[in-house]
Amino acid sequence: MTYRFPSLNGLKAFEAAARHLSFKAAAAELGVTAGAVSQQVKRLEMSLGISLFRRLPQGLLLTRKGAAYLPDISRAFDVLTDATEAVAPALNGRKLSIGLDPLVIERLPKGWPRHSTELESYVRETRITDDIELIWNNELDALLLARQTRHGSLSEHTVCPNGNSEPVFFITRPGLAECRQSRAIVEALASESAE
Amino acid sequence: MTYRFPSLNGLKAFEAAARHLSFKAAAAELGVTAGAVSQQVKRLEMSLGISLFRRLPQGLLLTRKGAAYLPDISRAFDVLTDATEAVAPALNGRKLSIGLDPLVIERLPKGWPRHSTELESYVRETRITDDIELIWNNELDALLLARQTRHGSLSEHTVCPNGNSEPVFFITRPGLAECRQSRAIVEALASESAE
DNA sequence: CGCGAGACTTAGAAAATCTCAGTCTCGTTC
DNA sequence: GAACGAGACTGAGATTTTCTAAGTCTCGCG
Repeated sequence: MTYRFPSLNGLKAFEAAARHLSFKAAAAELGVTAGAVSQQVKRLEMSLGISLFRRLPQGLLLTRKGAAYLPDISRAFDVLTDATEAVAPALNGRKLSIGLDPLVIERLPKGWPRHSTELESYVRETRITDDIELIWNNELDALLLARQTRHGSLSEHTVCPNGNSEPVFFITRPGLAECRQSRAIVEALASESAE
Repeated sequence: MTYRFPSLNGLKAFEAAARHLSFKAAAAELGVTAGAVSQQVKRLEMSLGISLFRRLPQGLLLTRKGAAYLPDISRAFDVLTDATEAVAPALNGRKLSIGLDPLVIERLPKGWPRHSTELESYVRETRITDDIELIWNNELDALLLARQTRHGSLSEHTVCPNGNSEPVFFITRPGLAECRQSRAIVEALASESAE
């Protein structure tokens, strides 16, 4: 079950360049320099042992093989993109679901976080629970616990709501620890005054 | 037309690990260490913001999202692999098609290269031509020219058939210059005695 | 004939990835 | 229930890959 694999970067460069028929335009789209695209495509061609482009001074032309290759590559990219979007919608703008330890609720303002208009754009739903498993199962993005807990490699953030000596613990998967949503929530927490 | 993209290395690690349900086994398949696979998968999970595996001391378990992700990733890999194999059959064992400049033929033994059993396993067909375009179009893998010629970034190898002061020029795409097939052909040429 | 556009090349910088060595957890064995 | 083994994790440093920057080349155009 071992795959023969061209490099993804090379394929990305190829796909973009083929669409634009220009390394320069492809480079702009990919956010790199034209030299990088040129190198990537050349590397890809070398690893495949075929020419994908005919380089003309006035631009690029796909060779027959290049033209034959392109549709499949685009399709594979679509599959990858769609699958990724389906399983993990872009974090950008995504709202988190948060579990609230019953013991934490008492230390927070009534109705938190829904009383805050700012947080509304970061929180999709809250649930009363302290079950850390729910994070591993992706059923929950974060958890606010009242006490330090054993957890594998989850990310933990300790916050002391303003004027309250009792800390709470903000738990997420590592990938979510540093996202804008998490930061906003932690900051909001830190500046909350306890009831 | 900008794609949201997880890293291919990460996906490869994920796919292999998911099949084996073991980082160690996946690492063996990929030819790297288990630590590398672990890091790749973790990076992927972080970039997606979800957990793909549940790590248990006795091994791995796919999360629901991981299990949902896997089939699409495998399919995309299949598409990539099949397309690549279709457009550029593995060089391994592939025979080259060679163009022979009419002027070169006179400098070579009659029937070259078919008179050599060794070369037979490297050469698929020969054609009488000196048209360098055929290489760019992938219709020819290599060209034996009688004279140095202007060519873009093609790879050129000068050979003097044994006992003959007239050189011939072996032209290929860069990617083919160093493959076993090309080396064998150049070596055979070098030790040919001219008629 | 000089210019501009776009692709190429090379060297060196920057980033991503890998290895290695050590740690941890949990089952298993005695 | 203490020692052991398997497998995963981590962090530091080495290695490899990729990118940038700057300069070159070719071609078409005025």
